[in-house]
Amino acid sequence: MDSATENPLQLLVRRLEMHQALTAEDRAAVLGLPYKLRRLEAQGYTLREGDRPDRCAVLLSGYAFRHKLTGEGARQIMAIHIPGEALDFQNMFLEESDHNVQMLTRGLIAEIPRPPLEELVLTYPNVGRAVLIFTLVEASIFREWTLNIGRRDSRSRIAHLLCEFAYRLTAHGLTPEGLYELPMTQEQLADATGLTSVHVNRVLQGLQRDGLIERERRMIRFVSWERIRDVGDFNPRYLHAREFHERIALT
Amino acid sequence: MDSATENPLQLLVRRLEMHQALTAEDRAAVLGLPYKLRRLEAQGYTLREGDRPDRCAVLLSGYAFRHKLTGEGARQIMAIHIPGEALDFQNMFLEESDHNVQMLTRGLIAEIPRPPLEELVLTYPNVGRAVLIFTLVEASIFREWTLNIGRRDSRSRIAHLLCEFAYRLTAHGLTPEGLYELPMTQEQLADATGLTSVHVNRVLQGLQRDGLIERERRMIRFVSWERIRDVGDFNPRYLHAREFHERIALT
DNA sequence: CGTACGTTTGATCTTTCTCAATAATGGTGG
DNA sequence: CCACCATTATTGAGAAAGATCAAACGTACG
Repeated sequence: MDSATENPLQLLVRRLEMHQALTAEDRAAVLGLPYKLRRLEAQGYTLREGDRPDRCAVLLSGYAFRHKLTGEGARQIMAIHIPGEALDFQNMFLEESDHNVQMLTRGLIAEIPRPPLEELVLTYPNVGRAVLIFTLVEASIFREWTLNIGRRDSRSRIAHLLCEFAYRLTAHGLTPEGLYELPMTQEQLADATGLTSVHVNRVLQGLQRDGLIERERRMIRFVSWERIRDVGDFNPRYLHAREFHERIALT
Repeated sequence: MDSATENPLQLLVRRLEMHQALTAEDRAAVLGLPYKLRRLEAQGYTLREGDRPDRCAVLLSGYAFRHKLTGEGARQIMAIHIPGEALDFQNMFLEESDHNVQMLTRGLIAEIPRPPLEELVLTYPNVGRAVLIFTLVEASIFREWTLNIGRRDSRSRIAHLLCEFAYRLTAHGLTPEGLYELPMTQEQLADATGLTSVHVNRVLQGLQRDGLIERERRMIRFVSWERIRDVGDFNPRYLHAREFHERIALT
């Protein structure tokens, strides 16, 4: 199995199998889906508010984010996506998208047309269950973000976001423990936490000054996982990745 | 069909049919689910964070809300539920609940045990699709709340919540247009908007002083739907109830 | 090697919070 | 039915977190 010819949807299969066992037949059905590869620059959209979602993008490389805008034009980022994640399950069964999905960095996506994917989800119970669980976990993350933005102060808020991102990257083997690149500007970080970029800058400096993190460009190093976790009030329960809680030494 | 003996799960069937057509067979399968009625007082829990969700409550009467707590004990309310809604689809396929669901007022619920419901969702594609859509719409509401709390000022935030609640009640025929009872204390309103109850009080008075709403106890009357909608930057797209946009004259 | 974008800094301002007290309300037991 | 108590709503004064505005500084990369 030459990796150059490996079906990129393997990445999706692996992701789905994290929450739900699939049979060989299920796997084959997923891998049999038609798809089209597309390379996107930073800021490229995979879906815009108001569009009819007629395809589902799977993020193969690079990072993406979800956001929506107020009538005044203020932006709120509501999720960050890492490679392997399906970007459009959230919209796939709805008539029109209620938010935007955009690339944070340049990257590669596989676009699966909606009809065969919908068909697959409804006819293969294990796949359907996996997709349902995947969307429920995403919803759980939305809830945690609401809590984060509504009820934590700026320092905890940012520490929490740093922890979540580190945890997810590490859990999926995308980065060594405690050191990673945060692929966002401070302005995007502000839009994800309900703050301004000026304040984000000051909070980051504060975390560094207090010896919780080290920064070099966008690389972040956690000096002590326990301490940053406590500052961020981060409890990974809401990620529903129980098996990881042991697999990685973060906790 | 004596209404005293009508199956209370009819309410669930009607709700599911709003987004997905069901056959007579689908309907019969839902109505055939076992359930147990339970009367709950205000503040009664249907589900607690950390519990294994082994049943799904359908709200037959009264109001409920979802919330979670920070490590410091601050509470964030992330959803309000009105009669007819299923309260636990969000957790039903996960191993443990990541948040609490509690009654806002006293009310009646029907509890459906998890195994037959799970079985139903996975074997009847139309029902599965309906449940999936229902959870996706809930997720969309979570996103709008994140935007509301992260990027709108206190006045818009509260006006938005008032609009959403009014819209949903009206769309489901639970209240006449522009007049309804908001079944929450100002403290709960504060926990839903990321504010303090003192500030909520002042904002409500401001909305009243400016002739946008009238209040009497917890009854709210919109003086002008257009004006309150504009203040709250409320666009019902995220509720994905397109057929209502015309059915009710709110817009 | 210059330009656009992102980061950092300082000063000032505003929104919202905090703390504390008072007033209204509704529900309950007698 | 009434008095009492707990909860909720309201008000005021002062404090604080975070926003705003404006400018300077870095740095990637075309």
